[in-house]
Amino acid sequence: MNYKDIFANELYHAIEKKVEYEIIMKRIEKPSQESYGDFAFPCFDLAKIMRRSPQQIAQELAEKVEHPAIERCEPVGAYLNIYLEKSDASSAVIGKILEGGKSYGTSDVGQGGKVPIDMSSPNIAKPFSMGHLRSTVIGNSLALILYKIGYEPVRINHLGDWGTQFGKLIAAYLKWGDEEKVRQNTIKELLTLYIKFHEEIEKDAALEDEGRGWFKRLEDGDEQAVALWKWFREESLQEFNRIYDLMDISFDSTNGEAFYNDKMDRVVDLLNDKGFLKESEGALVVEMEDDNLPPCLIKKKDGATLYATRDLAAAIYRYETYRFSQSLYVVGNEQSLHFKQLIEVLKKLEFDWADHMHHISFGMMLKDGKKMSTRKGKVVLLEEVLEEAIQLANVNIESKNPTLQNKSMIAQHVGVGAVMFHDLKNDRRNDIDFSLESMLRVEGETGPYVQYTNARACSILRKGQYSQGEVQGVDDEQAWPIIMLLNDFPEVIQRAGRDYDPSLVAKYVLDLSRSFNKYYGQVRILDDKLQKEARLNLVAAVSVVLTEGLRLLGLHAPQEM
RNA sequence: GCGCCUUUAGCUCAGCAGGAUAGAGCAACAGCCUUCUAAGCUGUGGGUCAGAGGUUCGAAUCCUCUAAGGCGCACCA
Repeated sequence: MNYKDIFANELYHAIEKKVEYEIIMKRIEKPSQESYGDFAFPCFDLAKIMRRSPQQIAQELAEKVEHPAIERCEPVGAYLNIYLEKSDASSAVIGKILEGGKSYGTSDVGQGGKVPIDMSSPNIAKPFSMGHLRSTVIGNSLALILYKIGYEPVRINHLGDWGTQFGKLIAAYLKWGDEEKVRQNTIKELLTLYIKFHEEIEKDAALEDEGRGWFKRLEDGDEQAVALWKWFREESLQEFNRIYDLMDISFDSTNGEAFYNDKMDRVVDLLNDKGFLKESEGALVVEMEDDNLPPCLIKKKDGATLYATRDLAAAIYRYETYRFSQSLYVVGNEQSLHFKQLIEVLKKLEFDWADHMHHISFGMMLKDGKKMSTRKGKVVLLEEVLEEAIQLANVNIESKNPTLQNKSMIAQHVGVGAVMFHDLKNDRRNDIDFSLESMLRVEGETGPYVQYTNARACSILRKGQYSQGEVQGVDDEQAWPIIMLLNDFPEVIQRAGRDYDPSLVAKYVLDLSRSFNKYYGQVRILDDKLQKEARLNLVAAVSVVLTEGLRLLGLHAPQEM
């Protein structure tokens, strides 16, 4: 039972159950100022029911609410403010954290439900751009958070390894490609070819059809086309894995779009049998006027499939394979129409599990306020950004802590952490205008700031020769805001999981860091012999929660930096 | 044209199951390392919460309209 529950329960009985418990829970808030206590309850609503002024009600309730965990209760205007018994609460909270360790905040709300997460999904033969970073780190963090609250996430890297673009690429390679060059620097060379192809289309529109033709051949199993495609795919994956290794992210499945190649006929047949397939301008579509959506393209006029066809097959495959409780798609918001169509088409087919599919959309990574385009060669390469961040972390270590062990590993954790955290700290729906400068920042609201805070805490624990023993509550008035934050952690994780919002965890670790750094600046932790043990308990608890919070975001928490 | 999203400090953003004086970070300025890691801390300045209506005891938060911007809308993904 947490403190909010205790307070709500007291109120519930004090007002003789005239208002539902859940409503009371909803009304209870964090006071706007510290001086107003730890929780507050506004009494305006009760005025009508109890036919007294809210001020009077607050007065009356103050007399009735009484609990060992509550030190005192104060009516202020229409609010009833409560102050917790600080030393009891602090030893309870810290005790819970130190006993639970990493498992503090773990819960079972997911009840083992499987959650396939469609994430990262870069296009092969193209550079891993900043745009794919978002899907990768958001998906990874969601997987970690969902696992923490009792789900079984399945990370699926739905590689963009199929589609007309490969027809274009094959056509371009056969026209202008140089095998030796491609072998040496696959992605860069293929990108050059891809860009050239699109430049040439401007002059010669027939190329468009030539590209489509090659994709059709690929889909039909043409030997030359398939061989080239395989080659491109393997080389690309190797390059991607270098980046995933840097971020320490792995997948449970790398079944890309091509994997569903032989599973699409079934969907097309199913749609056809149920009479949803209509011919329109030579293509096969599902009309969606009833849903207020434009038609969903299933087959092109040349018979080749489209994105929607493959995603339909993938959705069905995932349900049949995982029997998921939810199925997530961490994909940019520019595809929201596609996912609406996808879900509605599945519902037409009477797959009621389609209601459990969610498009976890996110804003775009912009460059100078505009969308980055691979075709026009305007991409920023993630690997270069990561390398630069690591380099900067190295420079910082050399100047701030030159005797550090494992420098290069820590530089990687901090540098990569800066980039990942930068992407996770804001609401995922916001667009991000790419700025190397802000991404590499290490001061203020950044990953390195949180990591640094934890490193400091660890350093104190080492110097104070902390070892876990009997838990003591901290009596410092200055420690109280930290205790309250520590107490919030489990609730934050649950909300982050429920709302698919890793930024809540990022904001939380920032708050906790700020709060701890403030304490660190005010209180000499190791100096007072009498209070040292109790304070070290607090520091240890902070470190446990920061480390776990960072882990849920996919970041490492070095003990020194 | 239709649909979805956004608009809060100079900049980047929190706050949005309505609640007490709207908060951080960056940037600027002023302080704090013979003392636990200064990747830190403290302080100062900075706001018609895009605009107009409405609902409410109470609106940055909910509803409507307007404006500005972004994204999407048939053979790309």
